Amino acid sequence: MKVKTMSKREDILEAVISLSDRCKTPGEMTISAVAEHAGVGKGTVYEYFTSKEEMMAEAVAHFIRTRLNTLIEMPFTGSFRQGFDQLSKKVDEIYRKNHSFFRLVFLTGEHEEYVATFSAKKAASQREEMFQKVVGMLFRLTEIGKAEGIITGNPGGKDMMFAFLCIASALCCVVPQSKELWDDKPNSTAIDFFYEKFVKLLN
Amino acid sequence: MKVKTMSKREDILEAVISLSDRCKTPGEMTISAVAEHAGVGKGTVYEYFTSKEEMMAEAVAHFIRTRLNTLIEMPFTGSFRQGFDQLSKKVDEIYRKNHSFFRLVFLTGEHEEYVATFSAKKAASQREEMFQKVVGMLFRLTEIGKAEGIITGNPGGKDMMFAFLCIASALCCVVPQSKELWDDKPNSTAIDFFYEKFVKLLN
Amino acid sequence: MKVKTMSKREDILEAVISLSDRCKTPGEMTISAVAEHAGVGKGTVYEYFTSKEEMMAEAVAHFIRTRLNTLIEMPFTGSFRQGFDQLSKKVDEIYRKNHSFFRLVFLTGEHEEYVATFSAKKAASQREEMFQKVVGMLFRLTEIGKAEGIITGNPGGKDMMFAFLCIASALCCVVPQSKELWDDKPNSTAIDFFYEKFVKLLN
Amino acid sequence: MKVKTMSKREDILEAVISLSDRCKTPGEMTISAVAEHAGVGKGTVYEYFTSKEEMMAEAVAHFIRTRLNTLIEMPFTGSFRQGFDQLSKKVDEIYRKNHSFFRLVFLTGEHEEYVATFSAKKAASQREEMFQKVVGMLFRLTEIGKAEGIITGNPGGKDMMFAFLCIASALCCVVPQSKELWDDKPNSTAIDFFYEKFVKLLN
DNA sequence: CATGAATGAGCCTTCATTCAT
DNA sequence: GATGAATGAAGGCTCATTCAT
Repeated sequence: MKVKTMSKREDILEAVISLSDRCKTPGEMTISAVAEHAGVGKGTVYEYFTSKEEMMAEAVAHFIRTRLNTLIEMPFTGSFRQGFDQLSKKVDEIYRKNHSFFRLVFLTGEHEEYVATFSAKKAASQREEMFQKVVGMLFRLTEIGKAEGIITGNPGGKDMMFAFLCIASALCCVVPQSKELWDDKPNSTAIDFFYEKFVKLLN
Repeated sequence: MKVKTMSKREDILEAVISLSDRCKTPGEMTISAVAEHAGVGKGTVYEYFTSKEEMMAEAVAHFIRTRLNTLIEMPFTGSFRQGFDQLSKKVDEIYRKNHSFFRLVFLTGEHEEYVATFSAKKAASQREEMFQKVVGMLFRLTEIGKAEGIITGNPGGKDMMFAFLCIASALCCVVPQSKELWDDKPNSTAIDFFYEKFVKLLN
Repeated sequence: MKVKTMSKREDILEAVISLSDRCKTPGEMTISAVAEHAGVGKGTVYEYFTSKEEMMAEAVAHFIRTRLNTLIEMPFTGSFRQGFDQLSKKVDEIYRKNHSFFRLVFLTGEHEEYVATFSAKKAASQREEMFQKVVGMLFRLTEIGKAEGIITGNPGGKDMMFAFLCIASALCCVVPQSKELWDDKPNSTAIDFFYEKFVKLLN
Repeated sequence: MKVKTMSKREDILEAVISLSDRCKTPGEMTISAVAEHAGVGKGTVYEYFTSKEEMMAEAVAHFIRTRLNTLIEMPFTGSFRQGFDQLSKKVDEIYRKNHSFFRLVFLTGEHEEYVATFSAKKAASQREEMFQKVVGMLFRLTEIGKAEGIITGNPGGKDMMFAFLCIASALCCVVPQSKELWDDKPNSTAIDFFYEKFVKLLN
């Protein structure tokens, strides 16, 4: 594909992400809907992507680039607890806005199936890179916890990732489902609960 | 829907579950394929379900009834660690055999969307019931841990559920993805790692 | 494909043949048009043929079976000249009614390209069989010519086929083009001209 | 249409002819492919032709001008038989190189349909002119035959054209089809066979 | 003049659903 | 009750054509 002004390409990718939350099933995301949402003609989609499948794979990559990077590059300026809240809120926010896509990209391996058809190698290295960046972000947060004396152990990358995944997963389970299961008390308590677990897992 | 001999109905539901893993995308599971796999005519599917959507919802319910009950009713006869291993293996096994459906039912809230269109109330009560049963199962396991002195705290239902979800999520993240991220050492180590976290979360 | 009542299948094939003359280019013959012309739903076409290409190939076979057999089985009861006129008229008639398809099947090798994609072997044996049958028909006519003393030589299968092809080709060249080139006198003269050549080629 | 440097225009027409043999179906010849093959932009095609249809019609005219003229202007310097062989070889050569287009132009009336939509009058006069030229060429050949005593009759334009068409048609039928039908002996015999018929038709 | 990005009509094909048997 | 032939809406994709640069 030739290099063109990227604006339309991005419009399309954003439309995919945006639509993925309006659609119950992936099958509902049609090229027509994507094109209309992006404000371009149906044929234009095929100027930028050779197939729907490639478009989906590129959307995943775009999502990671644009959404998850804001998570990864998160600056932690305050306390450990504030950092945790920031992180949780960010995950929650991304999740709420893009839960279908978030699940697609982050929680499950499903995006593999999309991406794999396009470029397996690219996908693998992308995930590896992703992992390193998330660990780096968690490391910065953990350092604050250590400085504050909250984290007394010496968690490795795997420990931090596991702790993060637990919180992220739990958030993703809590959000879509009616909250009653987890919470008899106001919602903020859920964060306290998760915070407590988070600390525990890092020690 | 009229009451009929259940055999064909179940054949159809089992065909749905069985096919869900052979299909990368939900769109690949057609009524034709389901009917053929179930050994019935296409029209027969509509004798038991009013639409594909209802069929999917019923298949989710069927999956929970048949697959997850073997998880819930798991008898823990050995040690706490043995019980944990049993549990992990069961989750892993169910996941491996039915990962598409498992994810649909257990990890994500997506089945909501299927079920909701059919019977929101039924779905909510079903999940509540499910929650109670899982907690009950975890309680039995935890009691063993207490008896062995491994669990010294007094975890509530939420704690146990959270711990379980973390392990389940982690297993589901690990399985489909290449294991290198989590494991530099042989695979059994992953279980040890998860076990350690599990104990920590329950204390 | 399962065996079904053949009426719809034939309706579709006849629609293809019928449409081929209304369409300038093969590309104009759409499944929609065929289905509508045959009085069936678009989807029904795919109950009988797996693709447009297969449908075309089957239409060629159907054309040969139904149209050309009336040529081949032509009974020659009168004189040699009457037989020749019968034959010419039949060719002309088939050509006029189905010139696109006729050209496709009989004159050019183009139908190969359709058929080949479907079943090359079938196509080859079909042509061989066709050749034998046409020669047989010409043999019957030639015998009359010999009895009448018009044919004095002893033409072989190749000679007869060549003579026939020349007349057929010429007819097909004359018909679609404005007749002035060949005829300054009334049209019947063209037949006389062709008859004279036909006799010459068989002697 | 404005008058422009003809080079690009010709490039496009040559691209059409060249592509017509690479494409099984006319549908495969796209404007994109033509433009690329001609080394021009897609939009440029529309600078020279108002539509695809006009382009095709012009390509036919171009084909006649460039390819068939070499046939028509053929110099016969040797014997009658040598002249016949030259002619046959040329027809065969043109046919082999451009069989799709040749069939389009020469054998069938199909180019009418292309041309008619563009300019019926032009097409008719073109064919008339063509006819005269071919007859002229055949006349030159026939004269040689007469001088050699091979042609003893006095064939008119129609006779010569018919004889030529028979040979041309036969060649076009033989070439694409497996040769066995016509030939049990080596291929050169086919030419002998055609020669014999040619002589017969001219006498 | 020349270009190619953008477009949308329209193609082939699939599949959930219906209904006569 | 069970079936599967028939259907048409809708999807992915192509490509002739336009038009701003």
